[in-house]
Amino acid sequence: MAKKKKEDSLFERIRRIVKQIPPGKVAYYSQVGAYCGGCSGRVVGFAMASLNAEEAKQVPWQRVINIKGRISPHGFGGLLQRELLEQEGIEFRPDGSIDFEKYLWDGPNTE
DNA sequence: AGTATGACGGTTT
DNA sequence: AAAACCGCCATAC
Repeated sequence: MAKKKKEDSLFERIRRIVKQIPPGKVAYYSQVGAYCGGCSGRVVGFAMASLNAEEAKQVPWQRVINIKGRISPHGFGGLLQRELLEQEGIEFRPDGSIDFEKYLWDGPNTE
């Protein structure tokens, strides 16, 4: 195995992590970033934003939220994402936040 | 090569 | 408590 071309930039690596999030669970950007090698949550969000329609069907980007347990204030899919999460079995609080104690993803290997 | 940005996060005002 | 600001780090132009 010679020098392998590292096409798996953080970008793809992040996708791989997100794909490992089980249904009914959520993870925040910084968390995924930590699993992808310690990149900042911003890079994770950037990777999610770069997902194509096809990849969006492969990557549960909807399960990735901010550390506040809420949908990002930037307002991308907003309502849509919340709706998808509810279909996953995740319950939202009256203030629109998710109970991390109950839905936070344990990790890529500790499911 | 440099500048701008972005689905974040934490600190400061 | 809410808003503004800076810092992080990779992609886009």
